[in-house]
Amino acid sequence: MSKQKVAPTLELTLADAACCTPLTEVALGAEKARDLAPAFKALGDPVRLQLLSQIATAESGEACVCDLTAGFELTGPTISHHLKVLREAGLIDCERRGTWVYYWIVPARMSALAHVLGSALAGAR
Amino acid sequence: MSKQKVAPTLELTLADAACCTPLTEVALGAEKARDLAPAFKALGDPVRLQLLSQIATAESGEACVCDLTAGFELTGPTISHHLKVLREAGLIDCERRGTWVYYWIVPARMSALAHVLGSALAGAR
DNA sequence: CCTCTGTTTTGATATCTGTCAAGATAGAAG
DNA sequence: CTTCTATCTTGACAGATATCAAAACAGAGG
Repeated sequence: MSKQKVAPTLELTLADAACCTPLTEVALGAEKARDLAPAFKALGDPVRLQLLSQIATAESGEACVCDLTAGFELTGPTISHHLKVLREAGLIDCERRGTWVYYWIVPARMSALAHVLGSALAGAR
Repeated sequence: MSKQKVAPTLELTLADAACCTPLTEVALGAEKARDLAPAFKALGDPVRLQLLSQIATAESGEACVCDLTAGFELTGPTISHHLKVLREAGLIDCERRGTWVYYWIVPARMSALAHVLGSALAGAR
């Protein structure tokens, strides 16, 4: 029917790719899509979006689980589950320090997502 | 087909919010999270990520379903389903012109998502 | 040792999701 | 009108997901 111009997957790297990057006018390859989709999926829940935002906007750059749990009317295990999903998506990481566990953003992963949106936005006009 | 008109009282102004925007050091509210999470969720599938990317990078700014279907080993109904999910998430819109149906990106919606990632990235420093 | 608190894991359940086959719909072209 | 092609909708089903209660785990402080 119509031509399907296949696009070679482009190797784009670096953490700052989100902002002011030259546009790649090439569609996402299957492999990259399989890598990034789970991360977007992890953001596809209102609770997790807020959790991520609260972690990102914490003054020290990291947030304790007890602080995060306080903002929701959900049980501890449920919050813990959502944090695990975000962590397995590579969006956050954590460390136990004494009694408390602290979470922080993984900027490289975030910027990879931002870059995809930026490219789509750039391509859209 | 096109159901959404104008975004009601959204503060962020237009399509450039993704790039070099002053950071909002405030965590996402529940209402905004409930609005945006479904859009991220729609991106949380490899097939839909590629569909969106192919639409965005189409040279005319829009893509015909027949072109999109050709790139996957999936049935027509399945592709149609994914396009519907993207459309209901506000990320794309479509129009029938004669025999074919064309899809294009909704930049305002895309930039709203990009803005969230950008803020989180800025907050994480 | 024990207990207390903060966090995660396990188990159960109701709901949601991706996929395809089959049927429906909308134009185009006889 | 009738047929053909492109696209969407419906129905069905295996697999995934969000949530909570209960149990387990990890340190802190007796």
